[in-house]
Amino acid sequence: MPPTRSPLLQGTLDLLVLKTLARGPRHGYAIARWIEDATDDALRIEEGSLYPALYRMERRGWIEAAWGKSEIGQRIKVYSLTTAGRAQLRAESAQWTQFTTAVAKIVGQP
Amino acid sequence: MPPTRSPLLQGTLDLLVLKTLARGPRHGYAIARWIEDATDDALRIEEGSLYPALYRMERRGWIEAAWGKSEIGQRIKVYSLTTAGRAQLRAESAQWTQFTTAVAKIVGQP
DNA sequence: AGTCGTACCTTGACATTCTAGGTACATGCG
DNA sequence: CGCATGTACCTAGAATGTCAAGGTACGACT
Repeated sequence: MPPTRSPLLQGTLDLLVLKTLARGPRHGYAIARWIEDATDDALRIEEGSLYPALYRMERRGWIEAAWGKSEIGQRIKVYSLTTAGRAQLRAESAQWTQFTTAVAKIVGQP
Repeated sequence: MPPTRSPLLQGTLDLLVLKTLARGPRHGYAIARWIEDATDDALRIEEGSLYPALYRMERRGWIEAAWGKSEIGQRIKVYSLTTAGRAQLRAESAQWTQFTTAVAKIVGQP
């Protein structure tokens, strides 16, 4: 199955990143890899979408960054969830559920 | 519960409209009303989103329009699904299912 | 030496939605 | 009658977010 194309990801990327970081701090590249792995590549996170998204979320105080080093000595920027980020995650989670439930009322019919 | 704000609708509006028209021809305003009613106002369809969307879909050959009159004599533009539209509906339906399934793998965890 | 993979970043194009306006006419109410 | 409200269509411009395509740097492997 090819990865989901088109604008469906819109507005969901934040939720995916927040949820991923809720499992513990990770650096950008690893976040993308983790999401792709966890969904068997059904979701592909482009770097051109990811990095701007991380900036946005940092600016809004949902996540914070710290420079570090990977095991093999590469410089990495490790993001972690803030308290505001955790609240945001709860809000977006609820919104997502509400939205898909509503769509299902239209789409999930014979 | 307030209607879903934010960019989640992105890419889903077409699917919702197609699915609504699959139940039979309807005019633009009625499509919006029907979606809002069927979802208990969880989904709000703005006219500024709807009409451009209808044009798009007509241009792509998924729907076609015919002028008519409402019961009370108002002029209405009635849209109906074309064969291509039916195919598009199937495709977008499948894509939606695939996408939400993938998101659930990330979000639907403890 | 060259390729691949990790890891970061940016620019510009693109698509889509929303805000906020506008027109026209019918109905109901005071 | 005058006015508000609801139906029904339309549009321009702003805002948002994603993506394609580029770039840098360095380590590991061949």
